[in-house]
Amino acid sequence: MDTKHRILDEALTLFSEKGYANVYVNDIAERVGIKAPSLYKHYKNKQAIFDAIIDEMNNRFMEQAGSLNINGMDPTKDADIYKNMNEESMIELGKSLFLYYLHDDYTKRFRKMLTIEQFHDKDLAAVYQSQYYDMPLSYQGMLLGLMVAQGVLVTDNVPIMTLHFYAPIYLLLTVCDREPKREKEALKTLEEHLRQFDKLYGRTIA
Amino acid sequence: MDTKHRILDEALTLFSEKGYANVYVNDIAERVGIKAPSLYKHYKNKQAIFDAIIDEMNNRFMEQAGSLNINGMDPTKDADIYKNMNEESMIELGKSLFLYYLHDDYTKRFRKMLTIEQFHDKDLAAVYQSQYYDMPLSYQGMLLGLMVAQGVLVTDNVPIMTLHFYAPIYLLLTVCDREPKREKEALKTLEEHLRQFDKLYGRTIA
DNA sequence: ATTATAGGCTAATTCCAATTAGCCGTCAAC
DNA sequence: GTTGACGGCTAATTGGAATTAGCCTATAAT
Repeated sequence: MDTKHRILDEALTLFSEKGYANVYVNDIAERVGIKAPSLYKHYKNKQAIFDAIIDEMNNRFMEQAGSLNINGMDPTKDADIYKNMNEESMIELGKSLFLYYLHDDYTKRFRKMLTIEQFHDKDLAAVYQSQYYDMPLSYQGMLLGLMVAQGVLVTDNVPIMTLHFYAPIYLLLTVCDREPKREKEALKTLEEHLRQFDKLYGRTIA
Repeated sequence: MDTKHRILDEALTLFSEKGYANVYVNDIAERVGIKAPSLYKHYKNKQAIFDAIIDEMNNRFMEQAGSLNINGMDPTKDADIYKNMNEESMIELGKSLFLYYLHDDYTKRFRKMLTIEQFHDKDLAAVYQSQYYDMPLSYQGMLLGLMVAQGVLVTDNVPIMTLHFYAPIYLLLTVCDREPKREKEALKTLEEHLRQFDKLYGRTIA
């Protein structure tokens, strides 16, 4: 990886642990293995490093959203994927979603950084809102909606069902971010949540 | 309010908006209406102001927990309160809980500050965990458990039911903290959540 | 071969925020 | 009515972090 990119990587790690203001350009440089003034050959100043991280993340999101849309909007693929959805595969969906968010290194660091910095300006708040509220609800809402269409789940209010699916996942995620030792406990809770969710919304009534 | 206390108050406001590191003792002093060096007549240094806020909050929590226990553990009072619990009063419970958390000035500022500073040290993480995960789940679990005992709600897993009750409330709260303009929307979602919760767990099966 | 550029370094410089020093008025207690 | 503590002020001082200046090497293009 070239220096320019390693700077972003190390900076993100530090920002996610201590927050922008508590990270010194010196710290970043040290991690990268260069001296602080050399950073300025790559970025105009400290703020520019932060901005570059946000930019990069936006790009990743774009790509991701793009690929999801292709999947999500193509009816032929969806039919195949969700036709024979059952309890177990729904639980797998929830778990893999959780574990991806939890362990994907980049995602995790970015989420923590955003958590710390979210009140600094409107833009960051908006990014957070989009990433951890609007997009998950709309994307998962689409998936769950498909399951409703398939008769796997039953409800007259998909958005709220989606909230019931996602909100516990989100809450458990924040718990693990704060204290990774609670991960095992959280996973157990997650599993129970998903089973209960399935009981509540599953076609058990039929 | 005496100066010593006004300092804490203004500091909390600022910390909750910008985070500890981005608030200058100067800012605090200005708000209080004194000069920065005068702050040091009341607190040893900036960190001591922060610590005093945490202390004060801990005290409040103690009191609160104490009073809640008296209510919560006294079987005579509970019976009266939850005997004729119905859908509407359960929804009122959820809404008032949400609105209290959302609008109580002290609570709100403290929550935002804790959100920003939670990764700074173990202690703060623990406070957050306790305040926004463990305690709400155990306290609300007790209330909802009583309702189950009364036959108002039905489940074989009270903790998960409680998670289903609380997690959406928590999520919506973080949304409003970030963008207060979404409060109206959040309130609507909250109401739907509670109605749906009641449908799912209410004695509709009987 | 020359030269320009990229990217590193050391040694300033600059700025700014936290804190200290030291002075002063007020007021309550003796 | 003197005194001491409380709480305020102005004017340093300190210390540290960001950034700039200016130099050097390697390498890639002309």
